[in-house]
Amino acid sequence: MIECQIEVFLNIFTMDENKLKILLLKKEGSSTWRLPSRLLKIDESLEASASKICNKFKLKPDSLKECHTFSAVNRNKERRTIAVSYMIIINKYSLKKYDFEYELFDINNIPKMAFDHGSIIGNAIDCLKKELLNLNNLKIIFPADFTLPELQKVYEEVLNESIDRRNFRKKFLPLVLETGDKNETSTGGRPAKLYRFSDKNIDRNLFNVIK
Amino acid sequence: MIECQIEVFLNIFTMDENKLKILLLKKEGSSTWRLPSRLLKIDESLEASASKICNKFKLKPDSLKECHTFSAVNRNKERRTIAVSYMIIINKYSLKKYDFEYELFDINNIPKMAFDHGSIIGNAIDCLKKELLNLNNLKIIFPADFTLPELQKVYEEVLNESIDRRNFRKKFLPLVLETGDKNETSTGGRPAKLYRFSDKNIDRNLFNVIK
DNA sequence: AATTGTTGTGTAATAATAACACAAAGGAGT
DNA sequence: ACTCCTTTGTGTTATTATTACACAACAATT
Repeated sequence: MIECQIEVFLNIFTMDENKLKILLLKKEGSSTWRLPSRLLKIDESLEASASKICNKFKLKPDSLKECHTFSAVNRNKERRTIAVSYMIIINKYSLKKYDFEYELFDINNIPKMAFDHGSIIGNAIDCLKKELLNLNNLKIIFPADFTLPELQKVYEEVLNESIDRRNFRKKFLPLVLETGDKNETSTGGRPAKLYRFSDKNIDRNLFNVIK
Repeated sequence: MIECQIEVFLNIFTMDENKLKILLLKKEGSSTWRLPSRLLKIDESLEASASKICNKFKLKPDSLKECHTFSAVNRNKERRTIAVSYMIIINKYSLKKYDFEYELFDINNIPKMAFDHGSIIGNAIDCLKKELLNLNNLKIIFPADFTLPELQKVYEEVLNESIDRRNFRKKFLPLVLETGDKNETSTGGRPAKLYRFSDKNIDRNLFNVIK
């Protein structure tokens, strides 16, 4: 029986400008950034607490996933504090105007974080990468009107290697439908065709990854 | 700031008699079984606490893996109790004689469990199956002198499908070395050759599994 | 010696992956 | 209008991996 506080952290990931990004907050006057978080109340579960963070951002708490529980004795000098970290993958356009500031950071370029939030993010990014190889999570990031080069860039970032464009298309073309339109915002070259996912599901891994 | 107790559970998995099994304890006079567990102390981390459970069994706490944190408000009627569940994969012969009783149960035949231990085990079994497809964890279960049919049975249990013996051997023969001996304990037919893993590591998944 | 149960072995058809180069579409600059 | 630059779209072939499949060898039992 111990007296302690339990923090719930939420790592909100999305795709923005062809980069995987995480949503971070900055407290007025602070020089460091922090993850959205909340203290667990006595009458709520961790999942309920994480859902309430989602509510704050008007995000649907479906597809919340637990990442890790952090319990180093000295992670908070003032009182014993255990942290449970969750992640959620969202579409960028789920984010609204809020009465507080936030910013999306490239996961390869995380700013100076408060306390141990940096290592919590590091752990969550590992979770993210595993999740992104699951087609269903990609569908959240790309509900419609994506280009195949955009999709390919996610895989290249997650797998950390470049993929041949023709071979990539060979795998994904059977899973998507052309919308008939082309990308409006120029990428400085031939505009890409827009696609959306078809309902087809696949019965195998798309990429052979060592676990 | 809440007053609560934090339980640490340890799911100890091993292979015994060609079955994946979990180690369970029974309290004197109780009709139900329970997982090895411990209450978190104010001056220890969860990992340290889980390690102490390992110590109780004289098991090396390497390769402890966090499974899930359980926090339903009503999981303990008397006081708010949060549970963090860990798993460890061990070789059966790491288990010694202890001054308490334990029993290994087939993961497909879990007895009546105390409280919500049953659902904690269910979650841990899911973790186990993911871990077992990683060759390094198999090496823990099979440090040496295993037969290929034994190995195949692990995969068949995890993947929940039968595998052609010739195709299975084609994949695994390059990873193992013959010891030169044969299985002594009769399985009622031709005795199997004994193998141990070679140091070779592989740069691909051995089985294509949907994540 | 015959029976039973289990292990060990090869080949051929099919499917997946990897490697590779050039044309087409648009934007920017002249 | 032309040229240059950047990015997208496209097909074939060689290699590798996967699947499907049947029979002989070995030990224990009767």
